[in-house]
Amino acid sequence: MNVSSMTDRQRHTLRCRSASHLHLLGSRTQHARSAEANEILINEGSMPSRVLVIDSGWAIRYKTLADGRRQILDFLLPGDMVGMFAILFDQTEYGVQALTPLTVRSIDAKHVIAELNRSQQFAITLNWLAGSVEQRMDEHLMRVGRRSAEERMAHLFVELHRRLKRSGLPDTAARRLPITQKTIADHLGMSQVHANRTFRSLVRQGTVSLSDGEILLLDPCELVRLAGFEESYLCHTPACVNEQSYSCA
Amino acid sequence: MNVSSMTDRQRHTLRCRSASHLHLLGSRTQHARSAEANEILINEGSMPSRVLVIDSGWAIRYKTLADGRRQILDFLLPGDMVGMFAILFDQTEYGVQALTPLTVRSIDAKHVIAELNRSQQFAITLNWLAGSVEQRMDEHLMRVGRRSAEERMAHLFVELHRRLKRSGLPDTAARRLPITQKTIADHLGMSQVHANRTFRSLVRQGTVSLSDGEILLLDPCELVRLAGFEESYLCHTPACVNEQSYSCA
DNA sequence: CGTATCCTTGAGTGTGATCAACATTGGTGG
DNA sequence: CCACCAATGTTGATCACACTCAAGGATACG
Repeated sequence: MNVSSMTDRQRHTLRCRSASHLHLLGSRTQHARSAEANEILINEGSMPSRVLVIDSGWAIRYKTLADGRRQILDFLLPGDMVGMFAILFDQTEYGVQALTPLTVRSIDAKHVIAELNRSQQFAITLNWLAGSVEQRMDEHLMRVGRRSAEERMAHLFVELHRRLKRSGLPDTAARRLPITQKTIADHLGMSQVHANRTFRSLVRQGTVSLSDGEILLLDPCELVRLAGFEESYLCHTPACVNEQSYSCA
Repeated sequence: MNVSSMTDRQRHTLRCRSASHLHLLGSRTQHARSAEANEILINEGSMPSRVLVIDSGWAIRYKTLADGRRQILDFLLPGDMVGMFAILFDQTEYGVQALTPLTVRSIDAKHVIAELNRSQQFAITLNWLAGSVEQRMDEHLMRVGRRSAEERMAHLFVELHRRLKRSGLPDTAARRLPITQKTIADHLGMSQVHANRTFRSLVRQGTVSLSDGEILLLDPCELVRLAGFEESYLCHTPACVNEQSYSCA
């Protein structure tokens, strides 16, 4: 009954549940589509109408100021869900844009809300999802607020590497990041020029390289060291609700 | 039931629900206590064991790096709940510390989880709560990543003013912020010295002042202008929409 | 009182922004 | 095939914002 008494398998079950649950939901109501790079999937300030699940490709969640300054809040990788919490409000405060060509499943908000009302398990799983997003956003805030430029960039690279591997990619594929330096800059809160200089510095240290317009992570261990990377915030695979109270379906 | 077809009253109901629901829950299982200023309520890295609801006073949610750099992730004001999403994991990645003397109700995690399993409505309401926290954290990230020091500080002051008023304080009380400049600095990602200089600049412009160790907001409308403050991210309730006190157009 | 905490200010330094120029690549159309 | 353009990356020069270090002042508290 103790929270910490969960087995690894139970944790894994929980981890996969939100995606699979939505997948089941989607089998009835999904609307699959593809999008081109740079295509806007959700407009800032628009009315929330659907939840998206990324099947393949990369996207970003961002906000912009009136004068054009942009902050990339989060990267969206295959398996990630976006727009879930916005559907309970009448305005989506952020935009979502494709970084690469991607495929996405979209589920109408009313189906999601219906499912939320129907399935206890779904509602609980979404709370777990909210927690894991919160952990990542907290860590990013720490990155932007209190780390140096080099720490920030190394830290981001390690996090993306981890997330890609967990989404099922083999290590070699997970070391390739299809993002531009302007994109990195808008995520880390620095100018594109400074992002380039910081990146060059990492290249000189042999930890990363640029190839075919993609970033390659050459030495993830060294990046971990440079970033002062703490694993725990991403290791929420150990989600720790006891299975009994959780599997109340 | 489409989200957009919700009436204002339904939204207002939703807004109040999470607090009142926990209040009911608390009536059976709550453990009220008080804490002194600077007292640690939740340790970084500790096992989540309870959810806190602030009754009075201010607290912060924060993370620290190994070398002592601290990032204040969020301010916790009366009515705010903290630790909710952490109970689904086996480690609380952040700490919580009182800024002022405060009173807090604490509810054992197992009661919250039991309620989560029992009440469909509670689980849904928490998703709404997750969304509103997400909106505030997104806006803060934008603040730290893409705004100038003066914009950041003015923006924070306006947000705190709004939140205090919505928590039920009259306008005059909501203009008093019991925080030190070091605290502001750790929230906005700047040094204490620079926070002081930025604050002095705001004082010179007549928008704020310092009195009895508390910050006074003298001209919220001017702060809104300086910050380029967009109302919408906090206006997820009809109550806020109808507030005319800031019609400084 | 003495100590601690917070605020304030100056001086010097450095990180990172801005402006500008140019290289490289890929795509488009003549 | 080439001219052109757009997007991205690279680098230098200059400057501003923000950091660190340092010292002093105000206030509260035991």
